[in-house]
Amino acid sequence: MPELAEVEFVRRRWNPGLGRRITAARVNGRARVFAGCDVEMLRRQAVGARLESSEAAGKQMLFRLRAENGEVLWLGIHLGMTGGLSVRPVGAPVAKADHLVFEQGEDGRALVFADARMFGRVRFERGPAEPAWWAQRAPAIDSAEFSVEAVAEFFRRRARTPVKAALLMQERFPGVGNWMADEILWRAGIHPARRCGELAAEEVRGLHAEARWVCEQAMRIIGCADTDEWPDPPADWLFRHRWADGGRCPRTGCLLRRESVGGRTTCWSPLRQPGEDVS
DNA sequence: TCCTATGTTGTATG
DNA sequence: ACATACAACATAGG
Repeated sequence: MPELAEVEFVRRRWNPGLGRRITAARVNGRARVFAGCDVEMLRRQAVGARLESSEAAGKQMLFRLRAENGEVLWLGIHLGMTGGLSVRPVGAPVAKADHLVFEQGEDGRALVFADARMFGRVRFERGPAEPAWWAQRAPAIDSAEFSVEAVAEFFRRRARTPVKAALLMQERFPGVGNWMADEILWRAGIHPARRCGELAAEEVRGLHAEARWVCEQAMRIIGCADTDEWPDPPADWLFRHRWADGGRCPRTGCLLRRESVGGRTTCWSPLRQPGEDVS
Protein backbone atom coordinates (compact mmCIF):
# COMPACT_ATOMS: atom_id res chain seq x y z
CA MET A 1 0.00 0.00 0.00
CA PRO A 2 2.65 2.47 0.91
CA GLU A 3 3.95 5.44 -1.05
CA LEU A 4 6.50 8.08 -0.07
CA ALA A 5 5.06 9.38 3.20
CA GLU A 6 3.58 6.07 4.28
CA VAL A 7 6.97 4.44 3.82
CA GLU A 8 8.46 7.09 6.10
CA PHE A 9 5.67 6.41 8.59
CA VAL A 10 6.35 2.68 8.44
CA ARG A 11 10.12 3.17 8.79
CA ARG A 12 9.56 4.86 12.14
CA ARG A 13 7.65 1.86 13.49
CA TRP A 14 10.99 0.25 14.34
CA ASN A 15 12.37 3.33 16.13
CA PRO A 16 11.79 1.82 19.59
CA GLY A 17 14.46 -0.72 18.68
CA LEU A 18 17.17 1.83 17.79
CA GLY A 19 20.40 1.38 19.73
CA ARG A 20 19.25 -1.99 21.04
CA ARG A 21 20.64 -5.46 20.49
CA ILE A 22 19.06 -8.18 18.35
CA THR A 23 19.20 -11.41 20.32
CA ALA A 24 17.46 -13.72 17.85
CA ALA A 25 16.43 -13.61 14.20
CA ARG A 26 13.60 -15.63 12.69
CA VAL A 27 13.69 -15.64 8.88
CA ASN A 28 11.22 -17.41 6.63
CA GLY A 29 13.79 -17.93 3.90
CA ARG A 30 11.34 -19.63 1.52
CA ALA A 31 9.25 -16.47 1.22
CA ARG A 32 9.52 -14.69 -2.10
CA VAL A 33 10.47 -11.44 -0.36
CA PHE A 34 13.96 -12.88 0.20
CA ALA A 35 14.64 -13.63 -3.48
CA GLY A 36 18.25 -12.71 -4.17
CA CYS A 37 18.99 -12.20 -0.48
CA ASP A 38 21.64 -14.18 1.37
CA VAL A 39 19.29 -15.52 4.02
CA GLU A 40 21.98 -17.57 5.75
CA MET A 41 24.17 -14.52 6.21
CA LEU A 42 21.18 -12.56 7.47
CA ARG A 43 20.38 -15.21 10.07
CA ARG A 44 24.01 -15.49 11.15
CA GLN A 45 25.09 -11.83 11.16
CA ALA A 46 22.03 -10.12 12.55
CA VAL A 47 22.11 -11.95 15.86
CA GLY A 48 24.11 -9.93 18.37
CA ALA A 49 24.01 -6.79 16.19
CA ARG A 50 22.54 -3.48 17.25
CA LEU A 51 20.04 -1.51 15.17
CA GLU A 52 21.87 1.78 14.72
CA SER A 53 19.83 3.94 12.36
CA SER A 54 17.37 3.95 9.49
CA GLU A 55 16.44 6.06 6.52
CA ALA A 56 13.70 6.11 3.90
CA ALA A 57 14.01 7.32 0.31
CA GLY A 58 11.12 7.04 -2.08
CA LYS A 59 9.61 3.63 -1.44
CA GLN A 60 12.86 2.16 -0.12
CA MET A 61 14.11 1.83 3.44
CA LEU A 62 17.63 1.19 4.68
CA PHE A 63 18.43 0.00 8.19
CA ARG A 64 22.02 0.09 9.47
CA LEU A 65 23.10 -2.51 11.98
CA ARG A 66 26.41 -2.86 13.84
CA ALA A 67 27.63 -6.37 14.41
CA GLU A 68 29.39 -7.33 17.63
CA ASN A 69 32.72 -7.41 15.80
CA GLY A 70 32.17 -3.84 14.60
CA GLU A 71 31.17 -4.67 11.04
CA VAL A 72 28.39 -2.63 9.45
CA LEU A 73 25.34 -4.51 8.18
CA TRP A 74 22.73 -3.10 5.81
CA LEU A 75 19.12 -4.25 5.73
CA GLY A 76 17.06 -2.93 2.81
CA ILE A 77 13.29 -3.28 2.80
CA HIS A 78 10.78 -2.47 0.08
CA LEU A 79 7.17 -2.82 1.20
CA GLY A 80 5.68 -3.74 -2.15
CA MET A 81 1.91 -3.55 -2.10
CA THR A 82 1.08 -5.00 1.31
CA GLY A 83 4.27 -4.88 3.39
CA GLY A 84 4.53 -3.36 6.84
CA LEU A 85 6.72 -3.08 9.93
CA SER A 86 5.58 -3.46 13.50
CA VAL A 87 6.84 -3.89 17.03
CA ARG A 88 5.44 -6.66 19.19
CA PRO A 89 6.15 -8.28 22.52
CA VAL A 90 8.52 -11.23 22.22
CA GLY A 91 6.45 -14.40 22.16
CA ALA A 92 3.43 -12.85 20.48
CA PRO A 93 1.86 -15.22 17.96
CA VAL A 94 3.59 -15.34 14.56
CA ALA A 95 1.33 -14.85 11.57
CA LYS A 96 1.68 -16.50 8.17
CA ALA A 97 2.79 -13.23 6.58
CA ASP A 98 5.51 -12.52 9.19
CA HIS A 99 8.64 -13.18 7.15
CA LEU A 100 11.31 -11.50 9.29
CA VAL A 101 11.36 -11.19 13.08
CA PHE A 102 14.23 -9.56 14.99
CA GLU A 103 13.87 -10.33 18.68
CA GLN A 104 15.35 -7.82 21.07
CA GLY A 105 15.07 -10.12 24.03
CA GLU A 106 16.72 -7.75 26.51
CA ASP A 107 13.79 -5.39 25.92
CA GLY A 108 11.04 -7.98 25.45
CA ARG A 109 10.46 -6.54 21.99
CA ALA A 110 10.29 -8.05 18.50
CA LEU A 111 10.70 -6.08 15.27
CA VAL A 112 8.53 -7.65 12.58
CA PHE A 113 8.38 -7.33 8.80
CA ALA A 114 5.16 -8.79 7.35
CA ASP A 115 3.92 -8.87 3.77
CA ALA A 116 0.87 -10.89 2.72
CA ARG A 117 1.21 -10.60 -1.05
CA MET A 118 5.01 -10.79 -0.98
CA PHE A 119 5.61 -8.14 -3.61
CA GLY A 120 8.04 -6.60 -1.11
CA ARG A 121 11.79 -7.23 -1.05
CA VAL A 122 14.44 -7.70 1.62
CA ARG A 123 18.15 -7.16 0.97
CA PHE A 124 21.04 -7.76 3.32
CA GLU A 125 24.65 -6.75 2.81
CA ARG A 126 27.80 -6.29 4.81
CA GLY A 127 30.53 -3.68 4.52
CA PRO A 128 31.46 -0.12 5.43
CA ALA A 129 29.92 1.57 2.39
CA GLU A 130 26.21 2.04 1.70
CA PRO A 131 24.98 -0.60 -0.75
CA ALA A 132 25.18 0.44 -4.39
CA TRP A 133 21.42 0.19 -4.92
CA TRP A 134 20.97 2.79 -2.17
CA ALA A 135 23.82 5.08 -3.17
CA GLN A 136 22.45 5.19 -6.71
CA ARG A 137 18.86 6.01 -5.75
CA ALA A 138 17.05 8.70 -7.71
CA PRO A 139 17.16 12.30 -6.45
CA ALA A 140 14.31 13.01 -4.06
CA ILE A 141 11.43 15.19 -5.20
CA ASP A 142 12.24 17.74 -2.49
CA SER A 143 15.87 18.03 -3.66
CA ALA A 144 17.41 20.70 -5.89
CA GLU A 145 18.25 18.03 -8.44
CA PHE A 146 14.55 17.45 -9.02
CA SER A 147 14.26 20.51 -11.23
CA VAL A 148 11.65 21.59 -13.76
CA GLU A 149 14.26 21.00 -16.46
CA ALA A 150 14.92 17.46 -15.25
CA VAL A 151 11.20 16.69 -15.46
CA ALA A 152 10.91 18.34 -18.86
CA GLU A 153 13.83 16.30 -20.20
CA PHE A 154 12.30 13.10 -18.76
CA PHE A 155 9.03 13.88 -20.52
CA ARG A 156 10.79 14.63 -23.82
CA ARG A 157 12.30 11.16 -23.81
CA ARG A 158 8.90 9.61 -23.14
CA ALA A 159 6.85 11.70 -25.50
CA ARG A 160 4.30 8.94 -26.21
CA THR A 161 3.88 7.76 -22.63
CA PRO A 162 0.72 8.80 -20.74
CA VAL A 163 1.78 11.28 -18.08
CA LYS A 164 0.13 9.11 -15.42
CA ALA A 165 2.45 6.22 -16.30
CA ALA A 166 5.49 8.53 -16.31
CA LEU A 167 4.70 9.77 -12.79
CA LEU A 168 4.87 6.19 -11.55
CA MET A 169 8.46 5.77 -12.76
CA GLN A 170 10.64 5.66 -9.68
CA GLU A 171 13.81 6.73 -11.48
CA ARG A 172 12.38 10.25 -11.79
CA PHE A 173 9.52 10.42 -9.26
CA PRO A 174 10.78 8.32 -6.33
CA GLY A 175 8.03 7.57 -3.86
CA VAL A 176 5.14 8.52 -6.12
CA GLY A 177 2.58 5.74 -6.37
CA ASN A 178 -0.92 5.41 -7.71
CA TRP A 179 -2.73 7.76 -5.39
CA MET A 180 0.01 10.42 -5.34
CA ALA A 181 0.18 10.45 -9.13
CA ASP A 182 -3.57 11.05 -9.33
CA GLU A 183 -3.36 13.73 -6.64
CA ILE A 184 -0.57 15.58 -8.46
CA LEU A 185 -2.37 15.49 -11.82
CA TRP A 186 -5.64 16.60 -10.27
CA ARG A 187 -4.00 19.59 -8.62
CA ALA A 188 -2.07 20.46 -11.79
CA GLY A 189 -5.25 20.20 -13.88
CA ILE A 190 -3.72 17.68 -16.29
CA HIS A 191 -5.66 14.74 -17.74
CA PRO A 192 -3.82 11.50 -16.83
CA ALA A 193 -3.95 10.10 -20.38
CA ARG A 194 -2.25 13.15 -21.91
CA ARG A 195 1.05 12.19 -23.58
CA CYS A 196 4.19 13.56 -21.95
CA GLY A 197 5.34 15.07 -25.22
CA GLU A 198 2.22 17.20 -25.69
CA LEU A 199 2.40 19.03 -22.34
CA ALA A 200 3.07 22.76 -22.57
CA ALA A 201 6.07 24.12 -20.67
CA GLU A 202 3.71 25.82 -18.26
CA GLU A 203 1.93 22.53 -17.57
CA VAL A 204 5.25 20.85 -16.80
CA ARG A 205 6.08 23.69 -14.40
CA GLY A 206 2.72 23.24 -12.71
CA LEU A 207 3.12 19.49 -12.44
CA HIS A 208 6.59 19.92 -10.94
CA ALA A 209 5.28 22.39 -8.36
CA GLU A 210 2.34 20.16 -7.42
CA ALA A 211 4.60 17.11 -7.14
CA ARG A 212 6.72 19.05 -4.65
CA TRP A 213 3.66 20.29 -2.78
CA VAL A 214 1.96 16.89 -2.50
CA CYS A 215 5.18 15.23 -1.29
CA GLU A 216 5.85 17.96 1.27
CA GLN A 217 2.31 17.97 2.64
CA ALA A 218 2.03 14.18 2.69
CA MET A 219 5.30 13.97 4.63
CA ARG A 220 3.99 16.53 7.10
CA ILE A 221 0.58 14.91 7.55
CA ILE A 222 1.42 11.20 7.23
CA GLY A 223 5.18 10.80 7.51
CA CYS A 224 5.49 12.68 10.81
CA ALA A 225 2.33 11.31 12.41
CA ASP A 226 2.65 9.74 15.82
CA THR A 227 -0.49 7.58 15.63
CA ASP A 228 -0.93 3.82 15.48
CA GLU A 229 -2.23 3.95 11.91
CA TRP A 230 -1.16 6.51 9.38
CA PRO A 231 -3.68 9.37 9.02
CA ASP A 232 -5.51 10.24 5.81
CA PRO A 233 -5.03 13.63 4.16
CA PRO A 234 -7.89 16.16 4.57
CA ALA A 235 -11.18 16.07 2.67
CA ASP A 236 -10.09 18.75 0.19
CA TRP A 237 -7.59 16.26 -1.27
CA LEU A 238 -8.58 13.99 -4.16
CA PHE A 239 -7.28 11.16 -1.97
CA ARG A 240 -10.45 11.08 0.10
CA HIS A 241 -12.73 10.71 -2.92
CA ARG A 242 -10.82 8.56 -5.41
CA TRP A 243 -11.31 5.04 -4.14
CA ALA A 244 -14.77 4.10 -5.37
CA ASP A 245 -17.17 4.99 -8.14
CA GLY A 246 -19.51 7.85 -7.30
CA GLY A 247 -16.93 10.14 -5.68
CA ARG A 248 -17.10 13.85 -6.39
CA CYS A 249 -14.35 16.35 -7.14
CA PRO A 250 -13.69 18.36 -3.96
CA ARG A 251 -13.15 21.53 -6.01
CA THR A 252 -15.87 21.41 -8.67
CA GLY A 253 -18.36 18.93 -7.24
CA CYS A 254 -18.50 17.08 -10.54
CA LEU A 255 -18.58 13.29 -10.67
CA LEU A 256 -15.06 11.87 -10.73
CA ARG A 257 -14.09 9.45 -13.48
CA ARG A 258 -12.31 6.18 -12.76
CA GLU A 259 -10.70 4.22 -15.59
CA SER A 260 -7.54 2.31 -16.26
CA VAL A 261 -4.69 4.51 -17.53
CA GLY A 262 -1.21 3.12 -18.02
CA GLY A 263 -2.42 -0.17 -16.58
CA ARG A 264 -3.52 1.30 -13.25
CA THR A 265 -6.88 2.41 -11.91
CA THR A 266 -6.86 6.16 -12.30
CA CYS A 267 -9.22 8.81 -10.96
CA TRP A 268 -9.63 12.31 -12.32
CA SER A 269 -11.98 15.24 -12.47
CA PRO A 270 -13.30 15.79 -16.00
CA LEU A 271 -13.95 19.47 -15.26
CA ARG A 272 -10.47 20.23 -13.88
CA GLN A 273 -8.58 17.86 -16.16
CA PRO A 274 -9.93 18.10 -19.71
CA GLY A 275 -8.75 15.56 -22.28
CA GLU A 276 -9.68 12.66 -24.51
CA ASP A 277 -11.96 9.98 -23.18
CA VAL A 278 -10.29 6.73 -22.21
CA SER A 279 -11.75 3.59 -23.74
C1' DT B 1 -17.40 -16.88 -8.48
C1' DC B 2 -15.42 -12.68 -9.95
C1' DC B 3 -13.23 -8.42 -9.31
C1' DT B 4 -10.30 -5.35 -7.04
C1' DA B 5 -5.91 -3.86 -4.74
C1' DT B 6 -1.27 2.60 -2.48
C1' DG B 7 4.13 -2.17 -6.97
C1' DT B 8 7.82 -3.84 -9.81
C1' DT B 9 9.85 -6.65 -13.39
C1' DG B 10 10.46 -9.57 -17.34
C1' DT B 11 9.32 -10.04 -22.00
C1' DA B 12 7.56 -8.94 -26.50
C1' DT B 13 7.13 -5.54 -29.87
C1' DG B 14 7.84 -1.25 -32.19
C1' DA C 1 19.81 0.61 -27.65
C1' DC C 2 15.63 2.74 -26.32
C1' DA C 3 10.67 3.36 -25.65
C1' DT C 4 6.24 1.32 -24.84
C1' DA C 5 2.62 -2.03 -23.28
C1' DC C 6 1.21 -5.62 -20.54
C1' DA C 7 1.17 -10.18 -18.28
C1' DA C 8 2.89 -12.15 -14.19
C1' DC C 9 3.85 -12.41 -9.48
C1' DA C 10 0.58 -14.13 -4.52
C1' DT C 11 -2.96 -13.19 -1.35
C1' DA C 12 -7.00 -11.22 0.91
C1' DG C 13 -11.23 -9.02 0.96
C1' DG C 14 -15.59 -7.16 -0.91
